[in-house]
Amino acid sequence: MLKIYNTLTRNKQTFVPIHVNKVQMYVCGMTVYDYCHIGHARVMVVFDMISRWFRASDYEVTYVRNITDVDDKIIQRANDNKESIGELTQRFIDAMDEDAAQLGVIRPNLEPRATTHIDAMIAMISRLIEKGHAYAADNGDVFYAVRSFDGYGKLSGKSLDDLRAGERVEVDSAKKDPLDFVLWKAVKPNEPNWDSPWGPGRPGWHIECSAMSAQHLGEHFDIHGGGQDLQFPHHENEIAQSEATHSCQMANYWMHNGFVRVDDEKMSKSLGNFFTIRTVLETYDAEVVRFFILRAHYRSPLNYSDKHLDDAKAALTRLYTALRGIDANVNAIDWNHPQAVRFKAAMDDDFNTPEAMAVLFDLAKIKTSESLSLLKSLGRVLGLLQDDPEAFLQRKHYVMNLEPGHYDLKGGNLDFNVNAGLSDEKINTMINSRTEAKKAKNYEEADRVRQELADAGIVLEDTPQGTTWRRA
RNA sequence: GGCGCGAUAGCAAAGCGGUUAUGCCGUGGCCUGCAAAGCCAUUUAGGCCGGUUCGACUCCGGCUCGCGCCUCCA
Repeated sequence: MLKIYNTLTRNKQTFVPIHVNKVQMYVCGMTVYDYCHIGHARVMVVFDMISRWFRASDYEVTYVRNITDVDDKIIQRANDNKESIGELTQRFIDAMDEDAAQLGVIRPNLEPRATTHIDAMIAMISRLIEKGHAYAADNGDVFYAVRSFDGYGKLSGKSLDDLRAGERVEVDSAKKDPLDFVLWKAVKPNEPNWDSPWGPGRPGWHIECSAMSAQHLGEHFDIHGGGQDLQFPHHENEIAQSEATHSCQMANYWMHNGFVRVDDEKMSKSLGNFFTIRTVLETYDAEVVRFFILRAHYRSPLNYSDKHLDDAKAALTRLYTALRGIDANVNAIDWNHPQAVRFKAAMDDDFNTPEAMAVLFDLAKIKTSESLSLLKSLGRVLGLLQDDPEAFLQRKHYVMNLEPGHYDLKGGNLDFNVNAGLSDEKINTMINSRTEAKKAKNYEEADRVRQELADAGIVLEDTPQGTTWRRA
């Protein structure tokens, strides 16, 4: 029995799908005007893990993750760059796809874009006006009348009377109530626009998710997810739009992943304390980053630092080391195996990946061919451990980067190596010379070679089958 | 001001009213020409104050501290 923490009820609830054995899931994706950062990586990886677990549990999953390809920041950035918003957004969609692929994120079933759903949004806004939930202002903007919807605030636990609209932002005078939010923005100079009954303009942010989720999943669907920061106002507004339009509940379960933090502060664009995925991947293996993300529960805050990634790398290395040199095939999982039972119980408990990972380490310790095969199979459920162990262990995890603040030499357990870029050929040549020295009992020379390689970040391991190596 | 979340060993991070979480790091040992890996052993817990209970890290209350949302943000 799968239980999910539902933000709407603030409780863990047994998951009951609307349609037997099917899951419809809508997740708010990215606004594509820049490279994705680690916070975005967390959303992608977390909901990828969730969709994988549903599939492993024999659900037929329809996973929709939208792309916001028109908004203020996109328009501004495109104007700054003197290019069209289409050129700008396509470039960053491509970058996002690359980042996601590296992180082992399976593509969602559908990735609808706002700009190709303008008609559906206009239709929805029209219905909201007809039903008395929205109004067109004199300036051509259309607003949602927040107080026309009884349930406003039910997701975020806010009360309209307690919200302090305009305390930090100037209130738009065209609004009847300061808390009303925009559904349609009248065109301004140098902005892309579409025709509408209210004149040329473009959609507000929230309406795209209401329109696209209804079009692709229906008016009532199972799960709606996204980052915690979208809970209010974005998701609250989506509910107001969708439920007022359709007169039925929008989503049964609302899921929100926790923030990535830096020095105990939220990682965000506005604070400027973010690390892009591609920057991090210059230093750390993508699977290490995925492992790092899944090592914490998805609702908990996740502190980002090089030290934590080093720790994740060491832990993942242990699992790959266990898988080394054996035929661990990915087989159909025997869900009656005691460790598989534990794993399933953990995942069924609101996707408790830290507990599920503890099972992985226990399997690595048991170290029978059966347990290692199960380790690899369960790893696949999490999108981990599918690489060839030697390939993982010999990959260049580190590159030279001694810029201040980039690497904590005191906290890290691994030092940077200037010569980490030794070629495989060079390494093998040195290993061969050491082997010769060993044969001649010239241990002094053998140890000299070992030390030289160690200084370059290469660890040698003598086994009955010969000498193998890995990168520290 | 309103609303919400959290506080676990050196670091990270879970479950659980009584029985080893797990990983990294540290220490001792086995193994090894020396190592590495692995294995065995081992040191470090549950913010503070009360309450409930035979028994609380786990439930309840208060306090302190940290964080988040109330504005675009994953």
